[in-house]
Amino acid sequence: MKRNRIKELLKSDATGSEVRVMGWVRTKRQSKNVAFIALNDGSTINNVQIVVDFAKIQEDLLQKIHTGASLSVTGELIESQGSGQKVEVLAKEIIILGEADPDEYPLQPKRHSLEFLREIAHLRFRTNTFSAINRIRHQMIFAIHRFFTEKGFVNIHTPIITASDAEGAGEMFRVTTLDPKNPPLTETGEVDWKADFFGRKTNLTVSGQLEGELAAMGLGEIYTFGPTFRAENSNTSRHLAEFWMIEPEMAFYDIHDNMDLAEEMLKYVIRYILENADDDLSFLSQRLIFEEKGLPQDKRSPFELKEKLRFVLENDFARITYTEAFDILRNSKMNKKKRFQFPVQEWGFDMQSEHERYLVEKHFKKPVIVTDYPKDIKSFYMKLNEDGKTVRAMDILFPQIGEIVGGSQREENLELLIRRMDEMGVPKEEMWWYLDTRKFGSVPHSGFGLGFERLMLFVTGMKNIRDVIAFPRTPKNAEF
RNA sequence: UCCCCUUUAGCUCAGUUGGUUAGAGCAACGGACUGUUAAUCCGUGUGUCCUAGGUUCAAGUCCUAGAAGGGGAGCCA
Repeated sequence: MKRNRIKELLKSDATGSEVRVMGWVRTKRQSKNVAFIALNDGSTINNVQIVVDFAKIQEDLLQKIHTGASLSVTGELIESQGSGQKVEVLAKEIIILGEADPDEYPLQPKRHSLEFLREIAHLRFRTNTFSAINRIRHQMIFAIHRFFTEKGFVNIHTPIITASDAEGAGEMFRVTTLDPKNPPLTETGEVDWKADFFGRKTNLTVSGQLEGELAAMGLGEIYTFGPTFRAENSNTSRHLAEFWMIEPEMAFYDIHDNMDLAEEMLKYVIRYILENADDDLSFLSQRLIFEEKGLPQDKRSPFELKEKLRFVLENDFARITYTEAFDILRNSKMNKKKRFQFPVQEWGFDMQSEHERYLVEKHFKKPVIVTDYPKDIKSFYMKLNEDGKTVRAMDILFPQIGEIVGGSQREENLELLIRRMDEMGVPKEEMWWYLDTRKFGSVPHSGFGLGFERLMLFVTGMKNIRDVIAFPRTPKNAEF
């Protein structure tokens, strides 16, 4: 007999028919003549209720069933006499697939802290919160691929291992097969990287952008969606050493086309989740309300989770230049009353988290796109504006999480690009292939990077990035 | 990496100016209960007080160092 997934079963009105469900026990409630088992198979946040009549099922079997055990239950789908559900399964046969000793099984039918669940990351898929997050995560991945597919973009797998040492996007993880205790040395006593596997120094990628640009210079519009690695010793709720990044790169797009695409994409994905993940979103919304119950009003989320998502959908993102942002910040009450930890004084300063949050959460009260940053605080590949002082960069700032997208129009002029590389000390020799795209048939083009887990934070309402990825990699933590 | 906070039962936490056998709620287990919804009621047990030193007649409590976790900052997506 085939297995019925709980998600479909709960929607079914075929009462009277024989069904088989398999899943993990969430709770068992027992009274004199009857017992109830809440069973979950991961297909939905909702459990199916198994009704156990002691006349039909042996009682010693029932004593072996505890929270966490896995069961195969065959029985009749019946209309529920209780009030919590429409249908339930009246068990005819229960097979225990795997027991779970209650003295050892760490998950209990009660609320656990997220910190505790992180320590048992191998089991936290069995919780409501974590299974909801991961079902939504999948829907998001799917929505992103669908959005770009509908737009005619081509997905490119850029390399995980790169030799490029010039991207300037943070500390990198070295990839090597050399013996760390006894590496081959050159005549001058240095490590001889020529003897390494690739015949040169290699690292895990910190960005697929440069390779993405190469692909766009032929395919037109491409995107990457892959793992990215940063060896920064960052210990915050917004950083991972291994995370997933979406990087579209588009030929013939200027900075405005770029912004339009990013805003359209974010809204598409959010709309998709609202339309396709209502059960899980509703659960996460309730979870958030409960979690924030004890907090003072000003520390709570200003919107309910789904309201927040709808708000993003229904409002245009604010678009301002860095210079406008600077004026808003400098003239703000916060700044005049010296309430910022870092006072806003001189044009050219790099905005701190507190400034970004002020713009998004206090001033505009919606997502903000800041463009045309001073060239000195941005990367070498960004296109220089006519003023010679700013570059065509754009950062999208979201409430609570800060920068969610960073992008720019790229410098397509070979001479200007070389000048910027010289100014910023970027080695040109090993990037000959990148420069070639400006040498042969160069075109205006743009792109951006979107931190997938940061988007997950926003959509799920979770506070710590370690709870929106199955197995977080952070400094001093690679247990699972 | 820097600043602040935390670490006591399976989980969440209390533990007074240092003082005898270290507590609560939940979970678990046993029993009761005609259908429960994180059931309810009664009962039972639970400890490397993070680690290593130190001060003291005496340390869960004070001091030093370290580890892990959390919040914030930097770096960034």
